[in-house]
Amino acid sequence: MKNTLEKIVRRAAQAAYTAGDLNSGDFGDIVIEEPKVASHGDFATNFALTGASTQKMPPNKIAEAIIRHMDDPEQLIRDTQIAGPGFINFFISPAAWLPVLQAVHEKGALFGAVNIGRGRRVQVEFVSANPTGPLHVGHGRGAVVGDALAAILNFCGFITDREYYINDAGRQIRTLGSSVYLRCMELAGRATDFPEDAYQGEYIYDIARSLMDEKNAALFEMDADSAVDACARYAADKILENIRTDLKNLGIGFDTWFSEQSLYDSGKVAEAIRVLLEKNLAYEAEGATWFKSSLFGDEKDRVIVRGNGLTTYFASDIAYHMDKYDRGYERVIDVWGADHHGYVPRLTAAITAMGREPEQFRVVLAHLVNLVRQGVPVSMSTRAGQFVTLREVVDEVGVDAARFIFLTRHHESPLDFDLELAKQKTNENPVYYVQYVYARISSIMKKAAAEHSIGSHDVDDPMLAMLTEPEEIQLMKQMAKYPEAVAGAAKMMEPHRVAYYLMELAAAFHAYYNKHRVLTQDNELSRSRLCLVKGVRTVIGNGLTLLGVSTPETM
RNA sequence: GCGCCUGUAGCUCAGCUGGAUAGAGCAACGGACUUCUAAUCCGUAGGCCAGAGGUUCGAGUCCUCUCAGGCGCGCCA
Repeated sequence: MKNTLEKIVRRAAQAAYTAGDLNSGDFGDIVIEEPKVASHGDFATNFALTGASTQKMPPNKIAEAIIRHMDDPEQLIRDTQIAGPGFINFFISPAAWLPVLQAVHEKGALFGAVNIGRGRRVQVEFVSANPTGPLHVGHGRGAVVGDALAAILNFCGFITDREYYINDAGRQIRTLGSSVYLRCMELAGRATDFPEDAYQGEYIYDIARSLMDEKNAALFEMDADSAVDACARYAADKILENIRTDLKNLGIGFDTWFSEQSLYDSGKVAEAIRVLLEKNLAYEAEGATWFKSSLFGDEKDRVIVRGNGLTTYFASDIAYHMDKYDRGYERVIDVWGADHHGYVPRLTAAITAMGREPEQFRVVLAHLVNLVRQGVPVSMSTRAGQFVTLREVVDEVGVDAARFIFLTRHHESPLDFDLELAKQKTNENPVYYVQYVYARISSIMKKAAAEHSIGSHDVDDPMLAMLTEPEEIQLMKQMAKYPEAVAGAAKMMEPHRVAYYLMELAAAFHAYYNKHRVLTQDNELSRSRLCLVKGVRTVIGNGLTLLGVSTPETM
C-alpha cells in the first residue's frame, strides 16, 4: 500500500513537472508515513515540505499541484487533504484493504517475506560462551536475540547460518582443567589449596565427581600436567554438552560449532599473522608483534603475538573472521554481550584491513541482564560461583515467556528480568496476550466447523465486501503493516520490532473480538469474518514462529 | 581521565533511523461475562521526553556541553 502510494505521488509529481506546475524534476526520496492521528488520514507524505527548497515554491502550492495531477486508477484513495504546514493526507477506501487479506491467504506462512537478502549468504554467530561454566541469563538474551535475528534474516531471503564459536584454546581452558584437577585431589582426600583465580562454582565438584567415577586411578597415575590436560578436555566437553542442552531447551540450535583450537591445528592463525606481516599491516616491536589497527579507526595498535611467543585471543579472532569470509559469507554478524563492546573497533579494523566493506560486518550488542525477583536484585557473583543459571530461569518461567521478554526490549537497552513477573499470566507478560489471539481464533475455527459446518476451506472465497466494520478495516490495515515490520527488523537488526508489531495486531484483534461476533446467523457474513480472523491467525502464527515462540491452539 | 551504551507517565518499556496534538502495558479509579476462552475489552487520570544551548519550515529523534546510572579501556580471555 505504501509503495503504491509512493508511485502515485511520484507519477503526479512527474505529471505536474511536465505540465509546468512544478519547477524541478528532482523529487528525491518520496516518503509515505502513517500519521499518529486518525484525522490525518491513513497515510501522509511530507513531499511538499521536503521539496520546498528544490522546487523554490511554498509547500501549499506544491501540494496543490500534486493533488491536481494525481491519477488513481485502482481507486484506492477515498479522499486527499492538504493539512498543517503542507502535509498531503490520504484517506484509503475501505475496499482497498481487501487484497491484503487475499495476499495473507495466498502466501500463508510466507506472508511478509520481503526478499531483502536475494540469496546472499549471511552468518550469525552468537552465544559463543566459553565452555568454562553454565550459561546465565545474559547469555540467554544474546542467544534469543541472535536466534530470532537469524530467523528473520532467513525469512527475508538471506541464506542464513547460525554458528557458535567455542573458545577451547588458551588459558581459561587450562584454568578450568586445574580447577577440576584440584577438586579431584580434594575429593580423593589429598589436601590442596584452591587458588582464588580458579573456578569456584559448585559445578566444578560435579564434573570432578563424574570424572573420578570414570577414571579415578588413571588420573593420579599421570604427571600433573597431563592430568590437568585430561581434566580440561573432559570438563570442557561436559560443559559444552550442558550448554548445548540448555540452548536446545530454549529452542536454539546451531548449524556449526566452530572450534578455536581447530584454527591453530590447521595453521590458520599462523597464516593470518603471516599475511598481516606480508602486507605490512603488522610489525614487530618491544618483542611482540602488533597489528596496525590504528590505521583503521582503532585508537591504538594491538598485540597479536606476545613477547613470550604465544598468540593473543585477538590473533585467533582475526583468523576466525578471515575464515568466515573465506567460507563464502557475504555478511557476518556477531552478537556479543555489551561488556565486550570495547573490542568492536579492533575487530572492525582487522576486517577492514582484510579488504571487506563496512556493511559486511556488524556487531549486535546485547546488553546485560539484571535478574530480579519482585523488584529486588538477585545477587549474582560469578567469582564466588553463586549465580542463577539460564536453565533455572527457563525451568521456572517457561521458554515462551523467557524468549518474549528478551525480545520485547531493544537489545541495547538494559533489561531487568523479573522472575515473578515473568511467571505471571497477566499483561505484564505480553507473550500470553499474543498467544491468546492464536488460541481464540483456533477455537472459533473449531466451533465453525462443528456447529456451523464451515470448514477451513470454505473461507477461501467469501464475500469479502461484507467486511465493513471499522474494526475489520483496522485489522486488515494492521496486517498490511506486517511485511514492513519484518523488513525493518531485518534491516535494522532489531528483532524486537516483530514482537511489538504482534502486540499491536493482538490488541486490534481483541478489540474486534469483544465488539463483534465472528459466527452469526448469517452464514455468508460468518464465512467472511472467518476468512478475516483466519488471516489474523496466520500472521500471528507467522510472527511468533519467527521469534521462536509456540502457537498454542488452546490455553 | 578517555570511549561506548542508557536516561520518555509512579513502575516496565515502545516511539518505524527529522514530521502534525507523546504511545502501550502494569499499578490507580469507573464500567463490560447467560455469548466464538474475561490470560479479554471500554473509559478516566497520569509528561519540563535527565538538564542547557544549537542546527531548520519542524527535534524525544541530529550536533555540542553538563548531570546520573551501566559497561569497557592489558603482551587477559
